[in-house]
Amino acid sequence: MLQVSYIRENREEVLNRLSVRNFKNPELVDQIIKLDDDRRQTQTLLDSIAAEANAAAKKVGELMRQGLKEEAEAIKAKTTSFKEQTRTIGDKLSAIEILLQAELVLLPNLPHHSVPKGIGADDNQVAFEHGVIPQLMAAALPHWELAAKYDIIDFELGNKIAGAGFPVYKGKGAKLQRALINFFLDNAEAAGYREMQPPIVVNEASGFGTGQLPDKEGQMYHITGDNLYLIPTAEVPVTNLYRDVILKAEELPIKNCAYTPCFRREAGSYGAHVRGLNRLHQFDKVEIVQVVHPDHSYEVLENMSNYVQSLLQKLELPYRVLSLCGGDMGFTSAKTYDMEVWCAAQARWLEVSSVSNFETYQTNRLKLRYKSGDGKPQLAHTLNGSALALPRIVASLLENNQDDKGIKIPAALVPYTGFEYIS
RNA sequence: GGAGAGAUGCCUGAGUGGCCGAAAGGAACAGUUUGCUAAACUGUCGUACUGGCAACGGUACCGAGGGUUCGAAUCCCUCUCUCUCCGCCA
Repeated sequence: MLQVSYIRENREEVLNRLSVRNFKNPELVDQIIKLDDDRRQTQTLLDSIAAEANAAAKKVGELMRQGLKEEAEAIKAKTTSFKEQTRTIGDKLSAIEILLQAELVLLPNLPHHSVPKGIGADDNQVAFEHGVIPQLMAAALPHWELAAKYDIIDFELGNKIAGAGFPVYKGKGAKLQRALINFFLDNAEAAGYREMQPPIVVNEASGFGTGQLPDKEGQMYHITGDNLYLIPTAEVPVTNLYRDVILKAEELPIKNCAYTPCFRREAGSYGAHVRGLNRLHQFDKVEIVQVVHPDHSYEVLENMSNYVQSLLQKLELPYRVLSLCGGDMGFTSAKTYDMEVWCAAQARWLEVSSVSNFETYQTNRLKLRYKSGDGKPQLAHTLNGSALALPRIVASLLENNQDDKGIKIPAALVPYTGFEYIS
């Protein structure tokens, strides 16, 4: 959520940067400023009436103590009108505040100056490419067929016990999952991230804090009996650890990582491109999250991007880095890099990580601030990224590394799997 | 699941209708002093909104929401959460 004060003071800039996103509703900006004017006026009025009422009440108290009953009663009689007024104006104020809030959450984050203007995925810029596109043998198979051939991932069995999008990993397939999780966690720890193991259900306040609620409610699994949500990403619990927190400046940066299963209903996304591991309702992911001083967040974004790339390099996967254009970025992001790996049998790039700087967009909702010396609390910046999400990594490992003997495990992973081949 | 207790500032904790934005202690920070990995003393020490160039004011917040009252941390109602005991159990 953007700060109203920023919008007021930088109206032109806000409009310019929203246009980078191809934002359809720029008149919202002026509506918000207008509403905030109303809010201020109403607030001032309410405050002055409350001040009068407080003074009168205090006077009554004094008079009572002095035993001047009649004079006290006289003032009491006068104060009754305050009550009515405070109620009316107070109601008006909260109505304005609700409206203002409702409009404010409709404004996406402002893209950073380096974000290219654009409408959709076609306008994203390829910032970097790495690795060699493998040439597969003629009999090469897509990963869902390889998974069946080597009996390592069973989609049918998952259908039976849960439903589509809940695969069962078997034997070396299961062990490969475990190996990847440990590989990612060990690397994150070596890069200075502190491992956290958060709950995989969250309450409503947490869903609001990171922006899943109220609007993206349909994307999360909801446990109605206890009003909890299954997390769509570890970003939600790990970032919410710092909701309503004022940190000391010297506590920054905070670098956390977490492995969790992630649950996504993916309502409405079905079709040819979601076969096999391409899109699941439940998947495993290691997430990295940082809370940083605003002066360093873009430097940190590059670090995080490089870190994610280092993982892909160790896994010897060909990948590219996209600098997302304004129109393709997530609502809450100021700048995002997507990492895509090449899936040789499907012959397509698959997104395996998304690294974003949210600047103050999340922290304004979370009320996550830092304080240096005797200064006022300031909103911190948050960033996060997948490092990494497993299914598509597995998909590309299977497809890219297949040969006539089986699936070759990259050397960096062998200490974790304990085997070199799936055959 | 049954029974009970509780929720106050960074922490502990006092406060049962006006003198309470809130005692006291601790922690933290700044300073003074004693010549030293420490003590003593002094001071500072919540957040948000809002008015003002500023100095300096106003308002709100004692888990959340409502109510009673001229006036609520304090009384009433609802909700949420936490803790203890019993039951069940990994």
